[in-house]
Amino acid sequence: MSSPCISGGGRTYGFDLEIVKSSSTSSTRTSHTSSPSSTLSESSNSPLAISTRKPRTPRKRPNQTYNEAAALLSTAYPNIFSTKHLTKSSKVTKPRDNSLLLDQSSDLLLPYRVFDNSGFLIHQPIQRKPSFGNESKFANFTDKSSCQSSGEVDFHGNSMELCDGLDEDFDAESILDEEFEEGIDSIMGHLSVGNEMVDDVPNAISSSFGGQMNSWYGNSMGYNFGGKSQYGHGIAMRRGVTALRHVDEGNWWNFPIVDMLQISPRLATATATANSNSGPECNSIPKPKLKVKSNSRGEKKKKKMEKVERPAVMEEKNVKLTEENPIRENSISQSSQGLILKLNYDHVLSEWSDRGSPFSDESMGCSEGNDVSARLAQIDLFSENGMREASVLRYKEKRRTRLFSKKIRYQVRKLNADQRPRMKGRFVRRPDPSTSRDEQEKKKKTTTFKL
DNA sequence: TCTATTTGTGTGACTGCTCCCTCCG
DNA sequence: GCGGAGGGAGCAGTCACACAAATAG
Repeated sequence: MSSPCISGGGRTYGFDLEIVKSSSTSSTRTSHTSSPSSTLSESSNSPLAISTRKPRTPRKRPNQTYNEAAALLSTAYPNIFSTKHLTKSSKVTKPRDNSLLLDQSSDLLLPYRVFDNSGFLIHQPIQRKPSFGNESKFANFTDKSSCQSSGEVDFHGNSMELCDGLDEDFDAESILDEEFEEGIDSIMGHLSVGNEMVDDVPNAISSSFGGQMNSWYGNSMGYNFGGKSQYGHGIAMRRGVTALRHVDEGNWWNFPIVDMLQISPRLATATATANSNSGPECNSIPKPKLKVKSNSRGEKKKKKMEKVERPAVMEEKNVKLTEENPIRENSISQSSQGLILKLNYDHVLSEWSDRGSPFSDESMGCSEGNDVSARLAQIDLFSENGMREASVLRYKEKRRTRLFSKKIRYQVRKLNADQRPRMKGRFVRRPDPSTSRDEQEKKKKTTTFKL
């Protein structure tokens, strides 16, 4: 990529008009990016593309914002934010160019800042790189192990508060949807053992959770996945701070998910074989694309969350694949002996015929979901018919509980939207108290000036 | 000097509610 | 033409993520 830049003061600033040359050999960022930003250089195939992106403002150095604020506070309120009370730490890593730092703020660098007269500030040692950022979360998780789940969830009182965050972290339904997007069935699940499971911990959890949440909470705290982490709450570990992904409705715990890893040790090798036969058009189990925070190079791209209808499409796609390509299916099953979701559409329809419309809300009761769980528990999963029956059962249950209504993906955004002021249904700006004060002062000044 | 990592910045996605438009009987 | 149903537009604030600059080793 070659873009006209102005180099000055050790920095380079790009123009608004950015010329991007397409190069087949260079591994530029634009060649593999999936950024949602609306740069024309990404959408256009022409060798010369114009980027409409705004030029980036000069990036501040780490702690610069804090230092500037601290310096400002110490200047404005020397009694409160006196720098002489500050404890200097030798652990502070000074930047190479110390001249760029404010002299006053250099004393205010992290960590362990203590303000004598600032009771309203939180004294908190700031760790630039926590050793294991999920320890606290894991502590909460262990605390929540006493929470009820499955059909025993208490929706009143403190237990709800305790379990609430857990529900948000473990979005079983979303995991299910993602699995369907990827063509994965939780029964079949992308399973692996040993060190290979490090990357697949969340998925393994998705296989372990669901209908067996109670057993997980109660007994599996020491569960070792064979990887680096033995805690295993991979969804919560993906980010230190995540938005509250929440299932707005639907008894997601009723989804009959069977932990195949625990009940079927032979699946490990079968899964590896199935992965070797991976292909986009067959029913083999693809490697799950998890929503992983990308590194600086953007090698792990985010998996865009798609619409709610997508799982349904995937289901039908799976059914059609099995129905239209029996030869391929047989070849796969014979060659790999892997876990493949084989659905006979006619058989499913015949099984479903005595239940009426799958789209009716009449069958949405929890008792039926428990019934399915009970039936699943009775199925001999080691036999081929049992696997098939379990697959069919789960397919039916998933279809039965399919939500065609709007699905809240981020509960925190819903809460924010609910609390946001509106005017005729549209969001309006919150009244800024500082602005109102300024306006009041201006009004006062104008009135006094007039007088 | 080079590579890897950290971190600040920019931007699209998402959220609920109401109005307005289109379609159909 | 009228009325109901259905769906899209639009708003502000927040979050998640890609990107790039700065820093560490």
